[in-house]
Amino acid sequence: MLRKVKGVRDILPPESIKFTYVIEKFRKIVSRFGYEEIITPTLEYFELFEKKSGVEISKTMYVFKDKKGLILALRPEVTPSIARIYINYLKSSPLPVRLFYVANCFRYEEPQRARYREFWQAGVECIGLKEPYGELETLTMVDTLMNELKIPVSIRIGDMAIWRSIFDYYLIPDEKQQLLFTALDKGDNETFTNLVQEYVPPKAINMFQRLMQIKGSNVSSLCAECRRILSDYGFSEIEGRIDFIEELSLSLKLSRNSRIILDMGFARGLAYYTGIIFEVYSSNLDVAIGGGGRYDSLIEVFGGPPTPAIGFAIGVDRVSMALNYDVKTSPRILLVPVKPEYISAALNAQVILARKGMCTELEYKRDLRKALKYANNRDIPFVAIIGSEFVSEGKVTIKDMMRRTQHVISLEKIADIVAGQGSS
RNA sequence: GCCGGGAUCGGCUAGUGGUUAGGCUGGCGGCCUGUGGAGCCGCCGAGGUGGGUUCGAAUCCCACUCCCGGCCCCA
Repeated sequence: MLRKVKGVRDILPPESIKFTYVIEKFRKIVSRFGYEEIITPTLEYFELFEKKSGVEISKTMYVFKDKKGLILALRPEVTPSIARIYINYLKSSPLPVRLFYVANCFRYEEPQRARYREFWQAGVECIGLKEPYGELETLTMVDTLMNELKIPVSIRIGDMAIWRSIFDYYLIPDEKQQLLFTALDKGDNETFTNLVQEYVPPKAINMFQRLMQIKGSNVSSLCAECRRILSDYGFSEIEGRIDFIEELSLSLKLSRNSRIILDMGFARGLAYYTGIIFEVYSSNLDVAIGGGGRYDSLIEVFGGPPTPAIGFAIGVDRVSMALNYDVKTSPRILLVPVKPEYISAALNAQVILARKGMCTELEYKRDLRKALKYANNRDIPFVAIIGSEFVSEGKVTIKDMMRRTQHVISLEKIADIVAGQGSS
């Protein structure tokens, strides 16, 4: 038995059909918002991801030396590659630069439900669009895409900026802040408190506890609660940030299938986020099917000009798992020459139909009886029988396998019969 | 990295130390000349890998590999 590497998958039909369906919908939607596709390398230098992707990701990277001894990594995500590309080639492009990608990514973790070592991300990066326009655009695209895919979602929104500005106020160093975010994200209150008490008075810890419990869908009342907490502890200058979040959620015109969950106790593993962060959840999968956020300092940290940026990605694997319907494909027609001497005639018919955009399959070997059985078995909805009448008059017998009816018609009219008879 | 449960024809499975490893489904061919879902017949096709115990292993033991699920984290 030829074995497969752990955590990677062979994706066969019909799974692969759903997979590419999700990708095609993604391409279509983000293109409509002005995004253009970019292709980035699977391999990058390890150091590209090392610094700003965060400890969790760098622990789980595929890292190795090439024959020259260079330390390389298989990409665990693509945002750093795009930041690199922006700095190298696109610095003087008019802003914003809107890019999207569909890429396989790799993380060395223990495989489990909806989590693989090789997985596909479809994402966008919007470089050069400031708050709140990038947020509005990005969240609108997420909503539009999920609505198009008919997946009801809740979008969990958090904000790194509030926490960062409070932590900065208390002069907590960057590395410690990162640890705090990790603890916050895990809901590990003990670690969080232990880490933070070295820098802040007990009173502030109390405020943190209250703040991180703010969670729910009634954004306005939650924001009011946040403002109350902040002013109680003398952080009134940060209330403007709460106003921003409230305005953002009010300006978003999401479809009926999407809802917002505000969660102040939410952080993300990626170390480069600076502002709004979000994760997308579907009720039929208990893991995030997408996520993103604002990263206004990444490009500068990488040596580029200070440039605001925001992006998101969906997990193609997970989104196609969340699709609870079968993807329709174009109805196929099996072309059956009744005798071997009609094969070339059938081939002609196939070319004519292909030029009309129809999907056909040519039967070379089976006799008519076998071919009909085969069509049944494969759920091919139509069979076109090609015999003498095709050669003499250009007519075929088209059989509707479901209705068990058949008509002798000219090839030109097949489209009328087949139209609207999609199969799954 | 840790913790559970698994692995027999392509798919589903039977088999608890001696079987030509059985069945169902499938694929291919036939009964059957240009008309399908039935039936009958034939053929194809298997114990993850490597060790060990034994006269003898799918079966017992060990290790590894991979799968499924959980912790953790995320897409």
